[in-house]
Amino acid sequence: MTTFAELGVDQDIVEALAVKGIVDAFPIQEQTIPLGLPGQDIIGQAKTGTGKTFGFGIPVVQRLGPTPAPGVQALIVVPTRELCVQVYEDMDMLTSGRPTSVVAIYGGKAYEGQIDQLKAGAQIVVGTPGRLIDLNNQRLLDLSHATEVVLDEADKMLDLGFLPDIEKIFSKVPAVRHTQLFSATMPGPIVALARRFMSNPIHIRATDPDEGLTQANINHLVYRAHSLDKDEVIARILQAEGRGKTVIFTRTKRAAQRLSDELGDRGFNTASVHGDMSQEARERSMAGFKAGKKDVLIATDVAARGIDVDDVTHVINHTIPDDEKTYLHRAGRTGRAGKTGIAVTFVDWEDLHKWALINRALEFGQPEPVETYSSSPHLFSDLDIPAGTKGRIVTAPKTQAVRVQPERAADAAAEVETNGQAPRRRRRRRGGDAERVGSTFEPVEGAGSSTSEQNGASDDGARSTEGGGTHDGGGKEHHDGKPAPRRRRRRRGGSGGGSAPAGGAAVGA
DNA sequence: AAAAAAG
Repeated sequence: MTTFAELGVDQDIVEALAVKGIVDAFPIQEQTIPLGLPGQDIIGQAKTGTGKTFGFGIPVVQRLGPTPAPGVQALIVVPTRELCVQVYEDMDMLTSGRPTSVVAIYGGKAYEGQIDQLKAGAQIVVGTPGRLIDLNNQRLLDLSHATEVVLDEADKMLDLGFLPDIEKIFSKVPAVRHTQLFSATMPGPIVALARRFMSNPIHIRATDPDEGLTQANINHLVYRAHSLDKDEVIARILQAEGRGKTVIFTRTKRAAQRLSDELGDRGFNTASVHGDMSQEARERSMAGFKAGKKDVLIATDVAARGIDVDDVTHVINHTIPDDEKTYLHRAGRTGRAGKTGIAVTFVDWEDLHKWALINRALEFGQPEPVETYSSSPHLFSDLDIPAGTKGRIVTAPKTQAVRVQPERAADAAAEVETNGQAPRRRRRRRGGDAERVGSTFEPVEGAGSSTSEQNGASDDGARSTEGGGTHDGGGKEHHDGKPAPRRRRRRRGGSGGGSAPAGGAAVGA
């Protein structure tokens, strides 16, 4: 481990980091900070949650000097408003020991405060493309002296949706400048495109060549969902022992809102964030989730990239993402800064081809998603990562799934309605729902063991598969009829284990 | 095709 001081980081920044408990530099920081400080153009690539922001942020702050003159000298461009706020906060922290000031420029907010801060002489601007261009057009944001330029989530900023804006922004900053592009994912064609905006960039990949493509601290579970059953399965995951915060991703804004309402009705402490919400509501959701007042965040891909929240133990893909890059970024909301996490993905029938693509691209070596049943919640409470399976697929444990008894499901639902805050609306077709929960399932015998064998057979032997199947196969207390959660119930700390009968056969790739 | 990003 290298300390920041050893990398040439100024004392005031070292102290600002120390206040946050950050002492040792991560590999991407060790590699990019010494290059960024003297002004080397960098394409920085490192897995999710491994410290990229400070990798570019520290050199930006130091290159402006200890007491910079007023005026925008650094520009950091990000793809979403929430990430803008987060990166702003990081940069504000880094500059807390010096007069350098930072401003966040993004849409959905009043212009006034942002303009005031620019007029007051902010030196570092963190912004989203639309508002940056807007203020630049209004001659309220002068970018002609921004000699430090960063694209965070660079591959996203350079994709078709953003590229015209980015080209516009690059046309407004000095031709002679220091340019840094960072992301966890950098496809070859994007790297080639990126070079147009850089001079002699060096491409840093802070990854162990022996590692897979996925983040080692995250385990992955993939299931083919019974669509009528998905809400129920997700509700069961949310009752897993040892669960900390959870982020659930949907494909559309409408689905995010519906699921948020549904899980809220079931008594979970939910927040949501998507583009149909007011910016105020979006920020309230994020703040509540970060602070722990809410422990379930339902989001579109607006939250897929960059968002850093402590103690997210589960990521759930309610709908499978479109490609492997989005998969990595979504899953990367957990397993950050060395912590462990689990990513559960549901694949609808019509999306099986998407799974095939992701499976191949990420080298999971999982031929078919496993069937899922809401009656087997223990499938989803595995936070322990068995040796030899890091960052790989983990499949169902060899336990027998048990069907939810309709009457008990109804009891659980009734309990939700009678405790604490009333649901926003009554569940529809209460009895019918409960009936359906029981009747949707196919026979479940061997749900665990057969899938494990199936997956084991897919192992090509390249990776060790030891360490799986170490669990008790019991966990009867979780098999069915577990009451719906009470409001404010907290499940904190620990990494699975305990009463969670998690575990399972691990599959190499 | 969806989501994001100005209003």
